[in-house]
Amino acid sequence: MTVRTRFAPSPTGSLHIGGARTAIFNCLFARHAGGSFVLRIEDTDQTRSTQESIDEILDAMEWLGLNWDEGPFRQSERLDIYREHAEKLLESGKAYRCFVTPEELQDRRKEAQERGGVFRYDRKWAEENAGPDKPYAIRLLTPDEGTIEVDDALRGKVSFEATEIEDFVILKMDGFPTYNFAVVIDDATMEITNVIRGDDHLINTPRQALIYGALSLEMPQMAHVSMILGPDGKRLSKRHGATSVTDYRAEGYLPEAVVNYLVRLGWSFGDQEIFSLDELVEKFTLDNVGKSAAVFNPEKLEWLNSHYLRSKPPEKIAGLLIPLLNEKGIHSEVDEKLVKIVRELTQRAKTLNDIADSLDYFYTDQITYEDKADNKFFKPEILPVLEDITQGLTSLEDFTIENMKEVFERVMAERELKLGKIAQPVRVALTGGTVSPGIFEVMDILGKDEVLDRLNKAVSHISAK
RNA sequence: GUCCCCAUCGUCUAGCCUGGCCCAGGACAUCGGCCUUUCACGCCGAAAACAGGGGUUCAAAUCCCCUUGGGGACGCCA
Repeated sequence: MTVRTRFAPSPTGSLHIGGARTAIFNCLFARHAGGSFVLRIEDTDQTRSTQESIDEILDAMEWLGLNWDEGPFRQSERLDIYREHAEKLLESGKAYRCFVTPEELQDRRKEAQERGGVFRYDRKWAEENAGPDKPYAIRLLTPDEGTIEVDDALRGKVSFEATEIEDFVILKMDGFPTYNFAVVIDDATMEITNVIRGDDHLINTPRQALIYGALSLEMPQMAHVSMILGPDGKRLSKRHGATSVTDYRAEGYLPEAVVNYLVRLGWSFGDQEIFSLDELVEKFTLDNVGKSAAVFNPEKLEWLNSHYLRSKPPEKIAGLLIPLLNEKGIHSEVDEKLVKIVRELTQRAKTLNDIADSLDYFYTDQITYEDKADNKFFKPEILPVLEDITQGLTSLEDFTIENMKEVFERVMAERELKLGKIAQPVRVALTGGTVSPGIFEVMDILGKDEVLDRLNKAVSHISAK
């Protein structure tokens, strides 16, 4: 039997980090086995599902490189199928109509809660409000005793008491299936063989097992991975900050880093930390997936991102930078200059945004000096040194790094100064600040004319003090 | 409250299934040092964990039980 996995997000928001990891696991599992990866949109909540969410989720999946083989299927377009199966259950007496309104249920639930108790649906209420044209939901008739055993690939056998499970709704009054029902029907009809999903669904599994049983369908192999937690140990949510794939993309993270980070949350392969997508496909198995919850650690993601920033070809990074630069009003293209800048800045950046935010001085013709730098390095006694440097550089025919170094060394020797004493003032003159790539690299990127221009401006600035 | 799951450095984890090689390995972060032209990168080093208690065994991080802690679920949400 060929392996078929699926990812089934509900379009009620963006693609969450946890959902993304589930998607990655399912995708890798399918690829590893040479099977298929199916995408299904669980949009049975008419009030909360939106097209924008669907678009954003698909976009995020593509960005991550999680290509699906089939779909996206939408549950809202499969209503007939669910209805048909529900009718079948009705006919065989394994399900029944329930006329109790959601409102009444809600009231009873509230009531019970106020009394400090727990609400339990009672089968005998089913006929309340019954009438010829009265709307009804369909509930599954569940066993009153015994245990329901579920086999989980990660956790082994998990058993539940039948008394814990009441007759639950499978088809809502609006004709839409409930989550548990739709999942079963879809997984069965789409011939899904392996389901990898969040821990929070483990509790749903016995219900689904009951549906599989009532319909004489075979349940796929289940694997419940633990949740991703925030730093406070609570389930990761919006109040922890960025939680969606889109957020990280906007912050300048690379998809390789996000995938690499997420997959290592719960899965491991010995001591290895860095994995390419191909490598993941080759190495991913459920054997190496852990079962305890994992805390999301932004610093490690940052580290991975800076790793990929450094190891990807600068030309590629430059290309990714263009939209960010345009947004800043710096109109650039992937030219030699940008690539050189990227090659340098990539060494000291954690995100694409970091790079975009620290290259202004390469593209302005009016640099402003930081006060601290101005006061510290632009002292009168540095004036002759800067003049020497300027003069030396002016006479250079070939403005190569090698030749620049010679000029600096000559001045260093003549004035008996260490490179540090000269490089910092020059850096301030060229960049306005004290932090930048190597000074010769900066000059190389700027070019002779610009370097001379900035040096001269610094000289007159100091003279005017 | 009931039910389910989980438990190794601050964090992600290796080791656990198939006890001894583990006074517990790697990575991020932290702290030192080296390199150095600033910031980084890189390199070297340090500190840092088997939740607690009972068993089983010659021997337990590894197997069993209890406690504790954490998470999740109790919807005509998914």
